[in-house]
Amino acid sequence: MKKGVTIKDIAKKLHMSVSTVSKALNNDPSISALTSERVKALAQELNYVPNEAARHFKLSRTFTLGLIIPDILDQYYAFAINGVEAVAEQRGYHVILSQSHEDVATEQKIVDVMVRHRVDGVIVSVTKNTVDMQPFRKLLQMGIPVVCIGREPKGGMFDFVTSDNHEGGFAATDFLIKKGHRHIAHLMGPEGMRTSHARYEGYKAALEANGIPFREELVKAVDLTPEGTYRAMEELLQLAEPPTGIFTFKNYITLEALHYLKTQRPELLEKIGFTGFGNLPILHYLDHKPLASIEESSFEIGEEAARILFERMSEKDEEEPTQYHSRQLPCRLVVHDHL
Amino acid sequence: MKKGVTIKDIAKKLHMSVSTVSKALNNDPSISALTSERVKALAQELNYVPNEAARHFKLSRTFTLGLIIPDILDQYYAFAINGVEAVAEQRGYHVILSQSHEDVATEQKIVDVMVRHRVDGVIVSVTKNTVDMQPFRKLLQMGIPVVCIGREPKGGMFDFVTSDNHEGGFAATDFLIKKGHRHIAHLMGPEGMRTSHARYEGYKAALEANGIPFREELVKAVDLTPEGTYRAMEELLQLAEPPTGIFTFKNYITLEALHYLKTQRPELLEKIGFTGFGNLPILHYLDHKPLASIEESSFEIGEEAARILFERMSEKDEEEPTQYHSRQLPCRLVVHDHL
DNA sequence: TTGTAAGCGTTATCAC
DNA sequence: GTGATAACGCTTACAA
Repeated sequence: MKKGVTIKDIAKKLHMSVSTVSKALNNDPSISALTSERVKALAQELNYVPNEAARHFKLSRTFTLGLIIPDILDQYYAFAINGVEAVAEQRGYHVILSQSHEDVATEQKIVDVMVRHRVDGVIVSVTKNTVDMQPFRKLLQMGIPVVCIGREPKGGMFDFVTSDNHEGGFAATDFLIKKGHRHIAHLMGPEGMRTSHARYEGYKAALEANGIPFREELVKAVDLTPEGTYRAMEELLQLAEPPTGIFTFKNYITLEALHYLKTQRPELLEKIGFTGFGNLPILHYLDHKPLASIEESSFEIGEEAARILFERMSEKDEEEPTQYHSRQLPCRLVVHDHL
Repeated sequence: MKKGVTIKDIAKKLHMSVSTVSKALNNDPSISALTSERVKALAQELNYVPNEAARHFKLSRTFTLGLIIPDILDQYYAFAINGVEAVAEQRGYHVILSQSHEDVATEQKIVDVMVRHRVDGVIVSVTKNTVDMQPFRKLLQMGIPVVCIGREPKGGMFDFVTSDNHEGGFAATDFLIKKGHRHIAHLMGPEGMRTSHARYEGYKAALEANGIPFREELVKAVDLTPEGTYRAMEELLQLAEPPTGIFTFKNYITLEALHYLKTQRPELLEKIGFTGFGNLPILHYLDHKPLASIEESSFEIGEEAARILFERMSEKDEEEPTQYHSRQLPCRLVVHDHL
């Protein structure tokens, strides 16, 4: 890196002290308008660009948020990232993004890196296998606030923003029922995830509210791999009374379930109605789409998480907070056009 | 930010000087094994984490790459990001990512931010409207190397990594011809982009190689909006001799063209064969897919760009380089299964 | 092999 | 309203 212009250079040229220059640049009210003008003019002329690394160091603040998500290829997260960035940018922060790729060890390494870089706060969607929240507790203890999004951390004790999964599960199931389905399966998320259970409970509640008996064999937990979904579909279709409607945990499960039908049981493709979480743009291009999707506002989740994080960062450094926010943003049921 | 443990703390406890501690931590050979051990042990015990902000400041290097892309929601870029990160991580660098959202003003602001943060190098895929490369030239002048990916910068003079667009255009067109198509249209990219022209030239070359006359009216430039694609399709299908095969500039254009047929001219859906650039995972889930896709290895493009960038960063700071790399990574034609 | 000391660019605290 | 000076945490000649 070539050494750029510093406030020292400006001070020298203007025969002022560096502190005056610094203050002028930071609009300190104790500086006269004239001086301020001259400094800024010269700064402009010399292409002065403040060295953030030096500021961060001096201020013990990096104006940086760490964002940890499982996978950027999942558009759910891509939207969330944008939400976080929107708020961050607005407040003069920037975001460093890392992907855990659903790997717990990687996740921990990322946390380390973020500590080294002294991020001012962290937003994380933990991996589907994350059980031990210790690394994140440590952040809290270091005074670095943490907000979780999407996936609920084990053991609570973290600020947390997600969709209203129960309500969404209810709406998705209820929609199928209102469409006349009576045998409704649920391809639920991994057993280990609280989100899975929330959606599952919504599903059960909708059945109950509509007087439809719950059948255990119609619920299959999948592991978020295509093979897992195929297996679950196979089992469902072998039942004596197979489902005519399926509510899925997530976009990609719907896609894979449809793909399974297309390749293995094309005759059923028109017969089984789907609803599911997630309303990604790609659904628009499918021939066989779900009847309806539960739109999770992941952008807004990102925004809200960032807002909470900023709130935490501005609180004065008491020890760990005693109370944690848990926000559930409403979902929206979107009915898809079918040609 | 709570103040963490510093090497000063370690030095005090061990009755050593900070420089000794620093050297021990950095495996300086001049430090005795014993001392080194003791330092590291205590560092571990105290949970010492080096303050990168301080190091960056001191070293005038941030070990940070700036990555500027139009849109993270486009999986093409998502893969490229992963490629860049893979190489960066391997070398102990991290990446700060920003999206221009195809907006030139935003792009310039991002460049400013990157300068403020003193990134050590920049990888950028310019917006589709970027004409003035001046902001990036300025980076070069400041000694911050720049590598472009995907979209070729106007006026050359930058290191540049992309797919072999000509070859890909040729292969996609040739494939349709070999399938028996004689009337092959090309939904080309924006006129302003060199990439568009390279693919277009490949298309023309394939026609010529196969003795098929080129028909100007079969080529439509689209602006990468859905509406643009619809319009182009409309025009193509109104021709006296409409195309039976269409080669598209990009995934999303294929998707939108198919969507157009689905909604407007479903009877043609099975009649028109598509090939196009991009082989995103989502294609897998489509019923009507292109016959074949030109797989661009965007992950590898990211990797290669990062490698070139590191090479540049390690060159000693002569003024701007006199010669620029221009790498075209081979594409792969992938034939899709059709049920 | 270890210690001393200077300095990276900026801001903050005081004194003037 | 302005300036001198110390300090942030770390690395690195150079001295011992």
